[in-house]
Amino acid sequence: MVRRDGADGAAGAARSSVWERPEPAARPAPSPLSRERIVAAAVELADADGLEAVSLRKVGAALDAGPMRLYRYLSTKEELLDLMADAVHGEIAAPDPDAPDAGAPDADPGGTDGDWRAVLRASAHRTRRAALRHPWFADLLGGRPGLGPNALGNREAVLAALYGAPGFLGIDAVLRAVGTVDDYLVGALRRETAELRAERDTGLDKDAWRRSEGPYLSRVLAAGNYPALAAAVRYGAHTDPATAFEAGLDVVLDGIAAGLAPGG
Amino acid sequence: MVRRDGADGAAGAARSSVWERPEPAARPAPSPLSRERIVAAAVELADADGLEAVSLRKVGAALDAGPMRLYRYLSTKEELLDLMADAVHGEIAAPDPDAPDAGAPDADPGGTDGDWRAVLRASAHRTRRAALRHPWFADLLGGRPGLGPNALGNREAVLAALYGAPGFLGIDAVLRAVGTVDDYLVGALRRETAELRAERDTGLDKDAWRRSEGPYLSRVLAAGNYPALAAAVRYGAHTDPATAFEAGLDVVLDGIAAGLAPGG
DNA sequence: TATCGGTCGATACACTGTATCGGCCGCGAC
DNA sequence: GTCGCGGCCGATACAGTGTATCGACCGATA
Repeated sequence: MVRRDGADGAAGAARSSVWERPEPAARPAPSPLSRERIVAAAVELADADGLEAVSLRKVGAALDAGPMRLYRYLSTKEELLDLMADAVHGEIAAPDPDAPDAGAPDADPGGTDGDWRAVLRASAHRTRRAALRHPWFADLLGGRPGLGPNALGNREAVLAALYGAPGFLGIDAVLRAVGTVDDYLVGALRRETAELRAERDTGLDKDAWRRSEGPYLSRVLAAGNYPALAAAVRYGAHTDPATAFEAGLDVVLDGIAAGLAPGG
Repeated sequence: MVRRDGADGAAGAARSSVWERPEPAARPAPSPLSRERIVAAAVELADADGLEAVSLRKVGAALDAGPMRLYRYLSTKEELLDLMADAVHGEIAAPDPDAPDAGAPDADPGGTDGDWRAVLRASAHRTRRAALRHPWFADLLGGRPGLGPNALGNREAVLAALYGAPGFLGIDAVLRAVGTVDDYLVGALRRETAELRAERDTGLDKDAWRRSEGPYLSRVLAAGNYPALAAAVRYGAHTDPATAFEAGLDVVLDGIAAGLAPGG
């Protein structure tokens, strides 16, 4: 067991995390490798063929390197996944090119009543767009605590924006609001990208999916054991994912508003 | 794992004498295997050592069978995971022994609103308790669409209960409410069990975790780059997971109520 | 009794993450 | 220039994974 902690190795049990272990200095010539390049290659692989296609061998091969070479920059595959997740958090932080500008969280003009709503909504939408760009991201989201600099930075930006928003009486209210939105976000994105992937895997379009999984569902519902479910499928409005997401988000935001405005 | 003496190796002079002819296998029972037993073994394994400890070999070994034997009952490992998830959904459906009756309407004596709130709240709590019993469950929850009989049954029960509740004007309102609660549930449980696992893995108790991951966080916060975050950690009330879950759930339920109240 | 269909599980294969270690290469000292 | 050395690299190895293949067996049937 060779630990490459470097200088900051404290007492034996305290393993330092990727986030503060410095990237090893770039070797002069034969080293076109860096954490950033590794993560980029891994992200590309995951985007193309899913998270399960990310193996140290394949990532290494994409960089003309053997799998062992990566262990200079990571000490475990889990760290690679953490870095990938934080890379996406970095995209979330950056102003989003392919979307209407809903307002940056750090730019808080500090005026109208609905500010906190706009902040939370914009953050949620940016996260959703990133999750749709990288369908594997949602699977990583709740899996382990996100402690990378970009994740922390996003959290910081939202918190800072909400501290100043009118109507919020204290830290605890802010934390509760952010936490609830976050939990909703994780669940909703996970479900949405899971459905998206199921469609993409079984066939290519939604019709193919309906032909593959649909018959089973139809048979089950036709059997009559789930009348309420059958009614939901038959008579429910099948809203598209974007508006469904928005609707759920509105529910959560309404709930926050109800909690902090006793008088209405 | 049962070694039959004569069978392996010498193929030629096999049936010479009764004495060394292997006991005719005399399998203890015609079929000591069943999907239910397989799933039970897998669940036990996952409860003990986590989801990643569930391998077809280990599950088979727990049942005195080789890995290939299981393929009579499953056609893929993913199916096993689906079955495991649905088994937990079965626990959720059953009335819960080790918990106070959370379905009692005394939580919300208001009257008109009370019914659906109690239904959703009870369902959420049963799910949470199951997720805490099986810390791997939340990782499976949003991962792929839950189409097993128990999952469908639970959905059916909730839908049926809500259709009759006062205040809900139509199917779409019910679906939106259930969907939002579900998404929150998935995210909240995933986060909670992830934290729980992180604590359990790094050490045994929460103090050990704080000593292992805490220093990193402390150092990062002390650097001053995240003042809002630091303030949250320092001055925020660190509520226990159960009441935090309840608080988030209340936010969502309040949002639902706000959405369907005609008075706005 | 001979045949047959279904089942079992040993073996094999491609692949995973990671430990080990011998050799190579460039750098510093003389 | 020459030597020694320390660190990096990656070949090799290992234990483990999910699953395909297939020979051999079992019980039932003609």
